[in-house]
Formats: sequence, C-alpha cells, structure tokens
Amino acid sequence: MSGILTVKQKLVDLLSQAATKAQEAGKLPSVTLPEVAVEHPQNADHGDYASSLPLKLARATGLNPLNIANSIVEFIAPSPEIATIVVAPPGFINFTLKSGWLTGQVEQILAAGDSYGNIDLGKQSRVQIEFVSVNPTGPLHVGHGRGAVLGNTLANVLTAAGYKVEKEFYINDAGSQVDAFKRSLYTRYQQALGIDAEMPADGYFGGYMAQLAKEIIAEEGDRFLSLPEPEASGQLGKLGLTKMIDQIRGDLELLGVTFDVWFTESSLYEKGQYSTTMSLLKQGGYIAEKENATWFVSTALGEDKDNVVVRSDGSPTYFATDIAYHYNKFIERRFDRVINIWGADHQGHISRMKAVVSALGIDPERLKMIISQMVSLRRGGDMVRVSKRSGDIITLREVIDEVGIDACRFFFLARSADSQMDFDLELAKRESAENPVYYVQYGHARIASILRLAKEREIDASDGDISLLVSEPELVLIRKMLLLPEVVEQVASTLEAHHLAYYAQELATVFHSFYKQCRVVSRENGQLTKARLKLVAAAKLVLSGTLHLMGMTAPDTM
RNA sequence: GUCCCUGUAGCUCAGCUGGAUAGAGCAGCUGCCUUCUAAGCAGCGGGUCGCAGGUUCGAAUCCUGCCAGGGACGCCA
Repeated sequence: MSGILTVKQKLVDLLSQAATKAQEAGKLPSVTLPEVAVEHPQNADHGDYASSLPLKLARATGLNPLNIANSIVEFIAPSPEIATIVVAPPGFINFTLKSGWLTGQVEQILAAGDSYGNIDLGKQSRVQIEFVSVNPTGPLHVGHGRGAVLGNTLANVLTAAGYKVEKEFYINDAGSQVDAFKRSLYTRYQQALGIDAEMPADGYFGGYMAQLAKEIIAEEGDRFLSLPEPEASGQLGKLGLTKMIDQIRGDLELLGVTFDVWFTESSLYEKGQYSTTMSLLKQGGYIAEKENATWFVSTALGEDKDNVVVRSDGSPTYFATDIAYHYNKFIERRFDRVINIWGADHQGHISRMKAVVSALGIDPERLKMIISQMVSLRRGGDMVRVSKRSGDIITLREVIDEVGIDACRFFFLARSADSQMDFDLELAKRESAENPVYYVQYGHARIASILRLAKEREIDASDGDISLLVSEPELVLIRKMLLLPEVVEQVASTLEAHHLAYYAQELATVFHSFYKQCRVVSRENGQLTKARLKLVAAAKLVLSGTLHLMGMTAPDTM
C-alpha cells in the first residue's frame, strides 16, 4: 500500500485529534487523554472499527460516556475511508468503511505488489535477533526447530515492519560442554581404531558421535593417535565441532532458516570483550570475590542471588561470556534492540541478564527474551525421549523428512511460543491432508488456477473496473486482505508470530467462500470478469505474502 | 520453598493494551460437484473461560489466594 499508515492507525490519529479539538472548544474537560484504542468489533453490525475512548474518558471526567462520544464525533475530520460514524451505547464510537474506498484498495494492493503489507513501524532502527544458538555438541531436535522457525519468521515480519534486522547464531565453542564433546569424540575415535578407551562420565553417548569419529577416520586416518592426549582431543574436537556446525547449518537451511552472522563464543576472548566487560563491572562495583570465586553481585540489583562469573579454577562461566557477548551487541555493534529466543530451560537466565545489562548502563527495555516452550515428541500414545546425551533422539531432520517443510513450519507457528506443544509424528503424517497448511495453500492454488484460465482465454484485465465489486463476498474478502499490515504491526510489536498463522487461515476461509459464491471467469459478463480478476490477483499477492512471511511456499498447483 | 509458562467446546488451540451476544480447526450430524481444483462450501449440535475472592460502568483478560500440569532454581550451557 502506498499509504504506510494502516486504517487503524489513521483512526487512532483522527480520534485523538478530535478529542483534543473538543477539549480546546470547551466541550470536553481538559484531562490527559488515555491511549486511544481502536479495535475490530466482534459483531459485524457494529461496523469495521470501534473505539471505547469515551468510556475511558468517562472515568476521568465523571461525564456520561454517550455525551462524550457525541462531543468527540462532532470534531472528527472527514476522511475518504469512512462512510459512517455512529455512537452506540454504552459509549462506543463505531466506524464503517466506505465500500467505494474498500474496492479502491484492490488497485492499491496491486500497485504495491510484493511490498504490500510492509509498514514503517521500525523506522529502519537496527534489531538483532539471535536464535537457535544450540551447543554444537549434537544434532538439532524438534525443540530447536520451533525456535528456528519462530526466529526466522519474526525476522521476516520485523523486516516487513521497517526494521533493519540481523539474524545471528551464537556458537558456544568454548565452554565445558564443548570440552566434554571433545573428550567424547576422542574416545570414540580411539575405540573405532581398536584402542580400549572409556567414555567420560559427562560425555555424549549418542550414536552420532561414533559415526562422526568414523567419518573423521575416513578423511584423516589415524594421525591423531600419534599426538599427546590433550592436543589430540583438542584438534580432533575442533574438527568435530566444525563438522557438527556444518550439519546444524544444513538442517536449518533445509527448514528454510538462514543466518547473517555466525558468532563464536571463543572470539570474545580473542578480541578482548571478555576482559573489557569484567573490568567495567568491577569499576561499577558489581563484582565480589568470595569462596575462591568471582561473583556478579546481582542481589544489588534486586535479584534473588549472586552469580558466579569466574570459577575458583579461574575459568569463566557461561554467564560471564554471555555478559561480554551482550556488551558486544549493544556497545560495540550498537544494535537499537536485541531479541534472544531461548528454550524453556533458560528461563532463569532472563532476569540476571537483564540485571547485568542495566549494570553495563544499557536500558534493559532494549533487550527482549522470548522463551519458546518445550516440544514433546510423540508417536501415537508413546512419548519419545529427546536427551542428547543418552543418544535416543529423533533429529529435526528426521521430523522434516516425515512431515515436510511447510507443514512443519506452519505447525510450529500455529501456537503461541508460551504454550508447550506435543508433536505427534503419527498424527502429523496420518492427517497431513487435513493440516490447515493445505487449506491455506489450496486457496492459493485455486487463485492460480483462475488466473491460468484467464490467460488461456486471453483475457486482459488491466482495464477492469473495480467499482463493480459490490457483492458481500467480495467486500468481505477485501476487508480481510486489508488486515495484513495490521497483522504485521501486531506481530512486530508483540513478537508473537502465531497471529500470522491464524490470519492466513482466516484469509483462506474468506477466499474459499468467495470462490464458491462468485464465479470469476465468466463468458456472460466480461466487465465483471475483469474486475474480479483484479480482485483475485490482489488476493494472490496477499495470500502469498502471508505464506512467505511464514517461510512457506505458495504453490500454484496442488 | 522461590521463580517462569500453561489451564477456554469431546480433542488441539485463538481471544490483540479490560469492552458490546466467548471464537476457529479437528471429531460428530445435515445438505451441496454440468461451468475457474470438493485438499472446498453452507448449516446444526457442543461452554460453570481450573476454583474462590477483589478492583469497576464493564473481567476469559487486571490483582490476591488456592488447585492441577510442565519447566527453572549448578563454580552446566
């Protein structure tokens, strides 16, 4: 749409201007205006948009809400979109859109093309979104897939909402879990070469480790055996990590998830952010030595307890490097906002990260953590365990192979990140034809089919007159199409991606209903055919745009 | 014990910053294919919004307490 403002935003502006004018004219007491809310009424009889502003003002002024409503309506400036403004008890102001304006939007959508739905909420401010960031000690499982799809989709939506977005994967290549990975790999390597070696107690027992060892032997031979132990497991481990990361990257690409930056934890030591941050915190008085270790005094910032940053053996904790990492994000790379998507097991990490960020003098509001809740795998009634260490895992890749990319993405996006989900592999496979994803994509395929027929009959719709679109199913479809920018705004400001999946279904529903009731390509009425061809071409843009935001394909045939 | 998430139709879930008669899909039951894809459409039935208080013109939504399920509380990440 050429106008970047959504209708909703425009109404918000009109209302607050009107209320201010009413105050200036003495028709309303000069109280501070509450935040003006405009919403879609549940009941269509109440119009397209409604505001409860008068009801909110009634509390502050003590006046009758209906009188307030009338006073405000009197000052609402005329606008090309609006047909009627009605005051309704107990004190709502209801707006109905002009049908001529509605149909006119079809041309606007066609003119906007692929950029329809884009808004300017972000004003090109810089947002970094970090997600997945799994330890490269094993293959990805479904839970990681959920975070990956969520992060990737949010990045798409934030970009559409006018932010400059960078997607980042943080590689934990320096901690003790990576150390355990290296020792485990070395053991498997020795064992594969016939040497009696024992797995470390904290090791990774999954079958992929033995396979990784074999792969390395096939490529590099037994040369690591001649090295002394720490060097051998170090070099071998580094090789193994690289392979593991490549595999993770490949699995994510399979899901359509890519990153702009792969950031390594180890670089925080090489480039000095770690020591810089520690001295900053020390200067701020947030560091204390006790029990032979170094602590971040989060209790000074209202936290329940302090946290160790440097262990008694002198090695920094994960928390310490994460502090340095966020210093790098905010101070060195100067992102306006930083979003981290974490698994449910990181929930306890949120408040101390917020605390430490404010200790570094950064407004914690600029840092947003999203917790994506657990995904349990199921085969029918049986739970499938997904412990990386035990080795009994179903990988993300296996799930994608079984269910398909589009269904997988839609499934992850169709529920709020806050709620846990059961992923039933049998159900996903057995009912794949009934999955809402096919319902939505089928709508797109039907539109493509209509456009194919029009092309076969060599119909040129470019001079179609959209003012002929006056029937109810047509207007219902257009109204729904106009919501895409609002959905983009909602997802971008709440960081809740599931609204997109629901919108996609609603859009498909109104299209299918239109399709049933309104024949598009008709031999009887050439003018109406052309007008409707424009409408479905616009609907195709909106539907495919929505699917693409979700990282899904919009098939022309099914 | 403390903290986080969840509890809405038989099932899976929406319900936006408090708003008008609480919604969708699946499952069940009725109808609808001579014409652009029936992976579709139209309709019916189905609710103590976990429980109890509170806040107010108004609560599924906010507050308090309780119950239930899951998760986190480490010098792991």
